[in-house]
Amino acid sequence: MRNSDVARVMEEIGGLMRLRGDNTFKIRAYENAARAIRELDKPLDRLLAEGRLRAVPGIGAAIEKKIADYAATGAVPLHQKLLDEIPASALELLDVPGLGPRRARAAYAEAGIDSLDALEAAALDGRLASVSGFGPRSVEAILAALAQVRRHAGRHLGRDARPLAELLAGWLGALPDVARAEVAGDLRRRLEIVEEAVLLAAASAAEPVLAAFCGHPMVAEVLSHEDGEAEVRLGGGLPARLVVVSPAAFATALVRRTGSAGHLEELDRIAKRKRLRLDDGGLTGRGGVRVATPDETDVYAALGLALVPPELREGSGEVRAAAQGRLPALLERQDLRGLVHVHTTWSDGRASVEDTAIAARELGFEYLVVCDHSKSTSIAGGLTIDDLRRQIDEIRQVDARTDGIEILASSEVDILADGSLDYPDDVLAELDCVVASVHGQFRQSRAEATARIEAALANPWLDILGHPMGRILLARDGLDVDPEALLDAAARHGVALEVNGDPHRLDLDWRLHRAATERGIKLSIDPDAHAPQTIEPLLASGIEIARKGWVTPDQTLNALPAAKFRATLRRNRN
DNA sequence: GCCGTTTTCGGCCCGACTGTTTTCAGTCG
Repeated sequence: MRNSDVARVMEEIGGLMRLRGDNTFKIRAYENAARAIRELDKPLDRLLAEGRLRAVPGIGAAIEKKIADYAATGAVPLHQKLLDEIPASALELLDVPGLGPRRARAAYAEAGIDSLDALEAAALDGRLASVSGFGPRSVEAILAALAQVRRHAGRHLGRDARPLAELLAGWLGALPDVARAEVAGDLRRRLEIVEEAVLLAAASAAEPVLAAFCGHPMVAEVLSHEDGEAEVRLGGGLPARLVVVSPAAFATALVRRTGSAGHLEELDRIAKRKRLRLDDGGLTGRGGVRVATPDETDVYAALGLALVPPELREGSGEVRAAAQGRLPALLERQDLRGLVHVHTTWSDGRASVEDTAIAARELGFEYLVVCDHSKSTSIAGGLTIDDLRRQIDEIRQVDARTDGIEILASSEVDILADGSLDYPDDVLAELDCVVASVHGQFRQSRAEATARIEAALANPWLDILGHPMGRILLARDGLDVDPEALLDAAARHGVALEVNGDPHRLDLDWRLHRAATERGIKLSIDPDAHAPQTIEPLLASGIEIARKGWVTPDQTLNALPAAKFRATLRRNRN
């Protein structure tokens, strides 16, 4: 029993109940349970066996029973019953932006619309417009939203795909015939969105390994299976490709199956100059003489290059840097000294200021910058000015009685539609530091959105622009800001830009990191955590994406020690 | 369905926007 499978069942129960129009609090209970299960760091089997499931917040008697049923039979009766009433494909309707549970249910009940295809057909032939709650405008909006959903189809968050790929690579590596196995491809380059997982294995005979792979329990469907290569679809929909090569060719194949097209072109160019040939069979020199390359380092060395970290292999100057010995010394976890942008129970976080501070200290941070939401982000429990002042008092008290960590009072202040901040300047002045981000009103023209961000950056109290574009990967495009104008304004005003580590955001986009650091802009690598146990994983994904953006410790705001961090803030400059 | 030292009932994140209505429900963040 995998936690993720149980979480999916709970989520589907919630979705199907939405389509049925059940009590929303009941629905939320299932969705909360799904999230709680997903965030668990222990296997459900063990908790169940030890009778400790009920201790998990969000799991009560009813859901405990359902998990026990799943453990015993591999199914949950309520889930089966709901699927008898409503086809699973109807759950797709809930993913269409602008189509909520109510109208999705109406579309299903009144017009038999039970999939994205059926929704599109009904929108085009006029049947959807006659469903209650729909008019010409909303039909048009649904068609546009459908196009967006289709654009995201077949794309997966790196965060979701990587654990599956790593699990398979570990399993492959343990097969008796397999000498080595690694995750390659876009996942190894740490791309935020991938379309498939690529796995590479070294074995003297490919066929038995491929056959075993195709029979793995996670495989739902075999898409192709030919010479040395097989492609399958996993249970969750992610395609996975396995390439099996001889052990001697493993390192060159890993180079070739990891680099982007641009990176490989540059390697090929250098190889040609050196009269070498780089392909899946290995590295060969004049007269077809094989050059031994036990490791990737040897492949790059044969080309006169330093080993290029996988996340940099995008064909954007890294090969030249490797040739000149000028690859950047990329940011690492231990470089971070300050923990910026963590929420507490004052808004939508789950831990108190004190518990968060203790957790931050245990993780080795010198300072914590507490950022709760401001009043306009009411859904997330944004603080009124009075609340904020009370929170500042509490932070001062906790700071005074807690040794070994400094606690700075900050806020994740909402940037309103016109670019003004959600608290007046005299209130911002009471804080130690100000982070500001966009949380709403995304439908602005590029001119409006750019002016909005420029106005926010011009606020003399702003220190860090949080998730600068406001994108949600595979869900929302974010604000249509002119990136050049944003970077110029941040540089002009000396505002740092956040690299938000939430795997759904990873915002600022890594493609803009070098443009930012070249302008002298500091980046703040932030977890945007809402609970202490999520700090490390969120920071890890933030650091990964910053490394992909060539970010080094000296370009990182929160790699500074506390005193220098404070001195860098705008209010403390002269 | 979950939760609880206001504990076995009655709460459960809430305000703004938008399009469909004809005074407001649905959706979003």
